[in-house]
Amino acid sequence: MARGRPPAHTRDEVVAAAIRIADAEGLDAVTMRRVATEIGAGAMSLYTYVPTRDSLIDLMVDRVGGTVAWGELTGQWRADLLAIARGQRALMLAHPWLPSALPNRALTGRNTLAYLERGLAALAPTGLDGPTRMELIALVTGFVASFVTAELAGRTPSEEQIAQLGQAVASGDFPQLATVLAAPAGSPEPDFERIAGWMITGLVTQARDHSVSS
Amino acid sequence: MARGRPPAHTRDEVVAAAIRIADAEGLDAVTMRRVATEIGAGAMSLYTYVPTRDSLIDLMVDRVGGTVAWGELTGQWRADLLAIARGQRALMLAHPWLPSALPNRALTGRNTLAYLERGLAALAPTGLDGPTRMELIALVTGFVASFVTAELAGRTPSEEQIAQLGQAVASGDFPQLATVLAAPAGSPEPDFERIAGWMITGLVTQARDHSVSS
DNA sequence: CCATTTTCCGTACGTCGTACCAGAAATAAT
DNA sequence: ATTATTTCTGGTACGACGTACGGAAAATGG
Repeated sequence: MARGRPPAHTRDEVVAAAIRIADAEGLDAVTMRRVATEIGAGAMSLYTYVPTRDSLIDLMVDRVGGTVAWGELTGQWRADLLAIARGQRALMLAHPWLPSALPNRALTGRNTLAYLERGLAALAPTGLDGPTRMELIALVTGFVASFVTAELAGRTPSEEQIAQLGQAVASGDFPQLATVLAAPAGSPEPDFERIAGWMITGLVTQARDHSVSS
Repeated sequence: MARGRPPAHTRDEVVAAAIRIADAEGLDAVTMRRVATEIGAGAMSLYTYVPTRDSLIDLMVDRVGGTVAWGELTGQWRADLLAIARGQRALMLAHPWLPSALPNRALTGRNTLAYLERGLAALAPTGLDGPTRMELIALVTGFVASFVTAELAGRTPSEEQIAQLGQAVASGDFPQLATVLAAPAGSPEPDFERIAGWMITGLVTQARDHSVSS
């Protein structure tokens, strides 16, 4: 049946290796040569399974998107949307390269589409129209990506940054900023649940108030 | 007074040239060699004015941030925040590389800090605490970046994407998505003013409801 | 005129994505 | 069994990239 030399690997094996590398060393470490070495192949052999590096990253995004075990929708949009946001955050914390990989990417993978489908279904009870629901999903996704990025980056404010901020504050040109930065060290961290809750309730409430339908 | 060979260019000239290139050809076209050619210098001469390519991009971001002519704050947070969002959107539409340059960047430039300062001041009348106001500003900025990215990308949905989407829809596994995508061609585009308005009002309203102070 | 300081920039190294293509390994046809 | 056909393998190579290095060039202070 299958003519020609049989493949020594699979596309999935390649994508899995790439994800393993990205998780451990960041997205920049995902080079064709590095991934090839990881699975014990020559660099050029990868092109049998994947057309370009960029499409490999697309596949990585879609693959990790399939690892989230979504439960059933409850029919209560607030809870359902919050659960989606929570799942996304967990995913991004597990794969820190994900937020930086998301922008400028074609969202055509099955898992990604399934994610959109789920978001649309969760928002169905709001009675909002399709495009608006789409926009709200994008908004929530964008928020989670921003939050997680800040969460991950915030752990290591570089010395250079601190120095520059200190200088700026000392100049007296930024009084508001000075007050905020002067907050006590043990200040309360921004809480994901709290802010995600505001965001979702606020957005949907406003959207419904201004919408024509019920 | 000034010993040594005098510089043939200035840092500002370098940054301006880089912005010109990015505006016309995208951020990827901003290479050290290309920028050097643009100002009529050798590639390595740039390192007199800028330590690395990455810092050059930092400077680009801060420079375009200084080109927005902000008016006076009115003291009405809703209008002020919306004006800020509007200004950011105009900036990003004028410099399409900006949304993609923003993530993972140190926000230490004077103009960037001035932007934060302005946002904090605009939110002062809400009575919200510093960290919460910071978070809201980040949220609004993230929203605008997402929106503009979608706005710019949406103009050119590639054939490949359309084909894949069509196939996915035809599979019948994504009924919600199918409905949304089947919307008439002349469907109403997501309106920035409308959604930004929801976002701001919704967020702040929620944040105040759940806050301890007034 | 010369020492000193600063900028200029050609050359070069290591890295990247990936085009090309000869060899290897399988099946199908004879 | 031999040969033809198809497919995957991976070495070599090309044209980018950022940037380290270091000599040449151009200014000033003595």
